[in-house]
Amino acid sequence: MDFTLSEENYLKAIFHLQQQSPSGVSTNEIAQRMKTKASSVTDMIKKLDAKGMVNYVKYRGATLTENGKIHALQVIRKHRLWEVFLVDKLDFPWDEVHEIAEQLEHIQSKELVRRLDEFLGHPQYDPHGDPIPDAQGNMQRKHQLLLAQCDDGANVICVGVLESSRSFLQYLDQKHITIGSEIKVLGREPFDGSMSIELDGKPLFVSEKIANNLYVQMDQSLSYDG
Amino acid sequence: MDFTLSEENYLKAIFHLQQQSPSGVSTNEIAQRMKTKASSVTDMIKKLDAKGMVNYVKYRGATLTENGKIHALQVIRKHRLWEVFLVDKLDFPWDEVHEIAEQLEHIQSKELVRRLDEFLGHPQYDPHGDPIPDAQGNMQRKHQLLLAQCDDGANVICVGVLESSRSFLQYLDQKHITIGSEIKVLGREPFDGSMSIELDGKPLFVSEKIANNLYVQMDQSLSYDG
DNA sequence: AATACAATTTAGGCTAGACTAAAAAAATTA
DNA sequence: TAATTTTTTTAGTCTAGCCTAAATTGTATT
Repeated sequence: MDFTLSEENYLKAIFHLQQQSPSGVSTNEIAQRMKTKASSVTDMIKKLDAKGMVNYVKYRGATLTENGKIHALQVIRKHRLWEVFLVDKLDFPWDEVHEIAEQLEHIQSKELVRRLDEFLGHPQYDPHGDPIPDAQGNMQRKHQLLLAQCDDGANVICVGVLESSRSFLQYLDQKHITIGSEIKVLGREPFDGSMSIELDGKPLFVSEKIANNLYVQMDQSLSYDG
Repeated sequence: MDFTLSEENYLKAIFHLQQQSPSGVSTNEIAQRMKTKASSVTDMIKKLDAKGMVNYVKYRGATLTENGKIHALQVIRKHRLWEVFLVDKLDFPWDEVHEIAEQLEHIQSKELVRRLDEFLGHPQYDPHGDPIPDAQGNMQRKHQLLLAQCDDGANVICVGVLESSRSFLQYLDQKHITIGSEIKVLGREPFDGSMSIELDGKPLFVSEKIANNLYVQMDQSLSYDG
């Protein structure tokens, strides 16, 4: 079964939207994400339904079939592997790789993906901390804990970003917040939700919006005695 | 100026055909190479003419303009750089990289090409011995000397292939003829043009067709005293 | 339950890039 | 040069993927 570039982009979009609305993704949601019109989406989900990639019920939106999910995950796998390549091997800044990976993810060659994965040392996460599905389409659960949800005094490690817009990533670069940074929550301002933290030993203030877009993990080395 | 995948493929085809017919490439020649019909070609060269990429005269075929040539060379540059990547970094066999490079050559990002070139160590030749144009579109002349044209007794080094069809490349692999192989011409059979050679010290017979598809260079280490 | 509003689908068009068949021009042959 | 063949162009179709406008269905409100 072959897919056009457009079909693959729809599958990917539906996959991502499905995370939030597992009961069915609406035409409008897809249209908004793909920057197309609802009528175009209707056409395409009919086509994907005919190909057995989604289940489509008129006026009720679409859900991926098992095959649809597998294919979407393969595209996501390629996207994230290429991002690792661009950052680790070509030294691209992490805020510049998304657009290029959007193109590279459509290159068709199973063997290429296999060898690329091997060349990169079978990475588990992309440069933004998102998990990379394996060749069978198994993907670890995304990180769940946001910095904003941490208790005061918590010691955590930055493991990923929620939004990966260019401006957010550039902000993080500027403040030297990277994946792997050690963060200690010092306290927060009730009025605006901004947090006072210690970043790799140095004090820093971050807005609530920032804290809501940073995934963190409890720091194992400090969580038991501190 | 942006180009579609199809436009880039036409530019590339015209560039290659122009090497043989510099006075103008005919509609039929292009159609044959692109595996389309002549009428489709007429449509496209009109479009490329309007974009200033070719000069088109009705019934007289097309020639690339300076801009057209520059763009074609950039696509060829990308194709050959990706082939180097696939063979040198991902260990692909040289007969498997063409189809994948046909896809990768259309990825759009100047910066990606710059970094890829650097990552590969600014290679001058692709895995088949074809020269890689530089960022300005300058390309060395293709190798000119074919094994079939060598005098008896000549000591040469294999530097490239003319045709790079899969079956030819696999034949070379099987006989352990690689780029860099040392070849001494022992003699030839007048009847069928087949040649008797010494390959890295071992004797071998090759047909005229093989000898007509192998580019060689005089072996400098042996050409002055031998 | 009736009405109003929002979401979705249908109908019909558009463009790129292919195609076929027919017409026109160029090249070849007699 | 005239006739024939080949090449090229034109005219008209087709499909994918998008669009707008109108019609339909679902949802929310009274």
